[in-house]
Amino acid sequence: MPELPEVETTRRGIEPHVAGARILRVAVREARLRWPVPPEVNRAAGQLVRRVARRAKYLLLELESGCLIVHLGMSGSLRLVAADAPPGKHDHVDLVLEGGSSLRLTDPRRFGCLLWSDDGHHPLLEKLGPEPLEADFSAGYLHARSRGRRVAVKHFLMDGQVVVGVGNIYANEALFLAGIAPTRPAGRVSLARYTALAEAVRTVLARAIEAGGTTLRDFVGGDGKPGYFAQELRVYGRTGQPCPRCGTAVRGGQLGQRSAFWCPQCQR
DNA sequence: ACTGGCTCCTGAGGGC
DNA sequence: TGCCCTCAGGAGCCAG
Repeated sequence: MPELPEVETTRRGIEPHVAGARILRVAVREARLRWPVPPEVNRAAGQLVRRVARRAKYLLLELESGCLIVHLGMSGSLRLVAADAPPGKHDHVDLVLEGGSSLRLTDPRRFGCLLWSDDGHHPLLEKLGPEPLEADFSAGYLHARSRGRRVAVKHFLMDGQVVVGVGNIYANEALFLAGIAPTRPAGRVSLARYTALAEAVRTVLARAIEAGGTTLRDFVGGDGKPGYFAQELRVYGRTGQPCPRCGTAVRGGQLGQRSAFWCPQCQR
């Protein structure tokens, strides 16, 4: 599933081909995504793509006037295809480009979205927290934001208003690296330990981006297959297997609505 | 202001 | 071989 590294990998993959290209038309075959694809996306027709930006897990195709907002949800992908390539069952939208190619949005589970903004602003983007790889994401920030919060630190870390782009896999991995139990209340984590956590988040995400994401390398074959970074996962999906640090069996369980994995020995 | 739970959807994987 | 069941997961939204 696309997490921030996968989205960034997608952005880097498409930008060279899309930036500077002209969108001839927008072909919507299935408008029923997370939110219905609004008719305003047709305003993209005839426009040049200035650049492909990213905010959180949203990809922003900035046009001469207005902006297409794409979220890949759980199972989405955005790929360049030949414009005459026959669309598959889950190929919901094509941005048909001048020159014979299309940027094709595929999303079997339809948790993703394609939206329009006239001015680059959108309610979905307004309340987002800092980018984890930017300077305003720091231990001090996490510490300050978490005071008085009783939610589990894992849930806190996955809250897009706190910090964007940390999905379930990377939250589990970062907490392991930082030695913090996922169940610990966010407000009961010290500044020193948030220092370790902020560093761990950066490390995990940067590594995953280098590896091309956890899932993207195999994305062509279908959804959800592990990619290169999956080989580096230390606790995620490893219930019962030995902790790579101390050998204790990794525990797995539900925390909130999400699966959690941690070493009961190393993480407190 | 917080918190926890629900929801969308479909492919994968397990059990039989 | 095939059917049925359960599960996973991003993140907005809502109720308490």
